[in-house]
Amino acid sequence: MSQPTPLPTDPTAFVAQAEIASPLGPLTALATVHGLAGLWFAAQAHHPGDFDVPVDAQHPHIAAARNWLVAYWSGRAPQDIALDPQGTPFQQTVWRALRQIACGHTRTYGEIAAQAGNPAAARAAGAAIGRNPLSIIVPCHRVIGRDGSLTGYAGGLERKLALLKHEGVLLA
Amino acid sequence: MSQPTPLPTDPTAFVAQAEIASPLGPLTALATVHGLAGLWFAAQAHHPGDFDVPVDAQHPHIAAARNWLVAYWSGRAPQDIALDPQGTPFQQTVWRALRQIACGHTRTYGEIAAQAGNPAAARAAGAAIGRNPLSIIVPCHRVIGRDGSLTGYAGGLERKLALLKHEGVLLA
DNA sequence: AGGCACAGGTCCGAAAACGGCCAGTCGCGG
DNA sequence: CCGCGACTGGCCGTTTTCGGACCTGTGCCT
Repeated sequence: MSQPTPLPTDPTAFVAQAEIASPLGPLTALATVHGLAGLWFAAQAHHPGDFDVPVDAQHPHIAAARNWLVAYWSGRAPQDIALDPQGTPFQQTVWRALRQIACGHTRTYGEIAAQAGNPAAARAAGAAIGRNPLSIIVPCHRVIGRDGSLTGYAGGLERKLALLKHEGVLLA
Repeated sequence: MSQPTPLPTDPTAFVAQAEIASPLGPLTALATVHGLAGLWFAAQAHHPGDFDVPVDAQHPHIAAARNWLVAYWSGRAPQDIALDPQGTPFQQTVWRALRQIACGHTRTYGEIAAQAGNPAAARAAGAAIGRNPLSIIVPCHRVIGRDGSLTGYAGGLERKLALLKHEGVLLA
């Protein structure tokens, strides 16, 4: 982050936002110059609120997100897109682990914690997963409790259930 | 302030005093040849005590102060009058900043300090505000803490509250 | 001269509180 | 003898809260 000469604009600053419709309700998308930084359901938990960022539905990163979602909802495999979520090192590690869960599969919070380097940090992993800024694309909905319970979802448990159902996961 | 030839009488000397009634209790007014120099509540903090100065309720500067107060209490906008408060350069700067706070508005001690030239001197500003010799007319009661607390008033917090209420300020 | 007390505000480190967890117990009713 | 639910206690990163340290001009005290 420390440059020899300070850049005129913060590379982590948000540059564009837009609303994207979805079968589970409208989503708010947010982008930096590096990629997609946020994708929240309206009024979901930990929603950062409104941003003072220009609305630009045609921005490349936001258009890429829209295409990703179209493919996802139609059942096709979406192409990888550039992501740039902002968070602590631990959170980044957890979110990276989430992306390795294949569609149709699930993991437990403990497994994610172990993959993040600390098997005992299941609870901390749960907190980090709850702050995931990239709903659906970073599949935090594929993480469930050790006993198979859904346990929680920032966008509401009914959305978590709908997403897993759409991915063909059968629950006990 | 420095004259080529010293005047026979000190231009900063007090020339008249009088008592003025008010809804919040009697006020003691004090004047120099240049303007109103003091306006204290009876027995307020930092009250300089009794003066060996002739009582003259008809003195122009004191009469002007009485008119100013009548207008203020009746809710009308008082006309500017000649003021001549005695203090250090820093205090003068602070008191000048106070006069720029419009009726019905408030500032924080830090803002006043910044306006006086040193944003770090909030505490010093508080001390200077506490020594304001011109109660009500120089509106030191419009300065509150950063968190919205009243924090203090030489004439008593209940008077500070009453003044702000009279000016239509609503507090959290 | 030097020290201290204020009508405040900011910064920083420590400590406590808070979760989208998990394993171990205990006490039930089959 | 199981299986289930409720409770307990430890675990961990993040967030919030809290208490000092420092800053600043001036009057008053030693």
